[in-house]
Amino acid sequence: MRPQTAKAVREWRTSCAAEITTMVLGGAWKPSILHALAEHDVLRFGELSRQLSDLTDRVLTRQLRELEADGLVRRVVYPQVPPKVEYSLTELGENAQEVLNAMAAWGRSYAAEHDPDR
Amino acid sequence: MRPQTAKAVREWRTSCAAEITTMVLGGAWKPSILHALAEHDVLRFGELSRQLSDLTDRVLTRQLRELEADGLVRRVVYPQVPPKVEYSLTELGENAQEVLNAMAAWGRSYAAEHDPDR
DNA sequence: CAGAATCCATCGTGATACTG
DNA sequence: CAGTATCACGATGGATTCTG
Repeated sequence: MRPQTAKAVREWRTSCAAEITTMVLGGAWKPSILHALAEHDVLRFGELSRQLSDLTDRVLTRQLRELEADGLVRRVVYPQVPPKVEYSLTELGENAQEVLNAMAAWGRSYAAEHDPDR
Repeated sequence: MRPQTAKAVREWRTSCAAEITTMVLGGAWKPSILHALAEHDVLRFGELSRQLSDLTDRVLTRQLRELEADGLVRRVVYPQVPPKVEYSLTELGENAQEVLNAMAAWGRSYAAEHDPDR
């Protein structure tokens, strides 16, 4: 049986490493989140939420937790009131930018072929 | 929701374009299928099914139809008995190899970081 | 040989309301 | 501020059975 989560894939003898990438980066909003973090270096939760105004806090939280679990995002909690949590890219997350750019480039050429009026 | 400024549009397109790629290439078995087709140029349905022995014919059929609808795979039916159907990559599908290789490379480095003993 | 039909389990995503 | 709790829903993925 084929594993479903990125974590499970790590323990699965896979012959296709590209599938690992789609599992880690394939979340609906993960490219956008990683892109925002790459531009601003460090963002608080509220700042991220404002930048990505199309997704609810609930969804943003989950995507961030997954990215953190996969080692792409660093989460720093300051124990104070009101709470303050800062998110930034790890080295692995920064390395992912290269792939994301390659994927974005192909996605654009694909869209141009299928949707020339954009 | 679409962004308002030109800069925001550029960023939106960048991150959004990566999501297009995950939509087209992100199917559970699509990287494997495209890889098999890239290696053998032309494959019949049964040959593909034997190479990708982990998925049922039903699933393989659907993935192939999606790839065909997305313009990555060419499907040629020979009207004869017994039936013969050949699959091969279109030019778009061949172009995708570059991205798939980039994704596979990152996926491997990701796996190495999380699972150094392999 | 190359599928189609049917049905089902799971997962990702999202809306809403609430909180230390 | 930075989340959590709950519920719901549609899209994939898969198992099984059947066919020109």
